[in-house]
Amino acid sequence: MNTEYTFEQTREYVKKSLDIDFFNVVCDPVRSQLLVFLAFRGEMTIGKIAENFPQNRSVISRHLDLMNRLGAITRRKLGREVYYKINQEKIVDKFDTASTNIKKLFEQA
Amino acid sequence: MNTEYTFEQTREYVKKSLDIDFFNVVCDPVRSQLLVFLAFRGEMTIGKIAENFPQNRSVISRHLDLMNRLGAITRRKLGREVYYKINQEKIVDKFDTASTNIKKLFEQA
DNA sequence: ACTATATGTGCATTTATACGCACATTTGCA
DNA sequence: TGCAAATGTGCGTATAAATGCACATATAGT
Repeated sequence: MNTEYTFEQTREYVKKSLDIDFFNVVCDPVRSQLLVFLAFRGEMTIGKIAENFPQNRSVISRHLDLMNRLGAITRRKLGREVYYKINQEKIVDKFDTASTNIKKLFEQA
Repeated sequence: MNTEYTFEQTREYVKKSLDIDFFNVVCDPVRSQLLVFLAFRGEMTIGKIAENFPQNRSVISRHLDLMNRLGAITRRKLGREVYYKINQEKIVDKFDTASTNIKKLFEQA
């Protein structure tokens, strides 16, 4: 067990290796449900998605926008409708990377 | 792509397969840093840990208590001091399980 | 018993986020 | 152009969480 690791190094490790920003967004109660909902139901417009959630459509719109910015889902505009679809590759990759890095961390510590 | 999955099933899946409660706790900015810090530095008392963070000791104490309740770290009392240590097995298991279940979800969808 | 040290906790405050309404904007279509 | 439908956004409110202080509790050592 090494004791030379500083708080700064810790912060750096968290940011780069675990991508807490991504998980922090995805692990929100509503957003995680949106994620799984989209995985189950496939590509869907904001309006249709919102019909399946208790929150106001504008709230769902903002959640989806945030998830899109983080790369958890993708956006496609068709006329006046916006379709959202889950980004499988990205999500799987994030989990795998985080899992790998967590194990690495334990090995080196 | 199947469309018979309901909102309720979605909620159930998130709760049971991804253990959002666990990740929600771990993915907090301060708590994730506490986690990695403990991984780097090993078992440590609350006081010593708090010296390495900008937050008040009482705040750190509460964060650690929450993480302990979720199983991310373990607690050991020695005299008047309380030692916290990271729970490697649990964390690795959570990430692996979530990763596996996310992949399963994508396969069946 | 007395004192010092480590940790726990009540409580008020601050801060961040979620939320929904009303309205703006964009696009489709008659 | 005029109107309806889908989505975006400003803004005030509500909710939840983090934070730090002051003090309570627990334990060690004298």
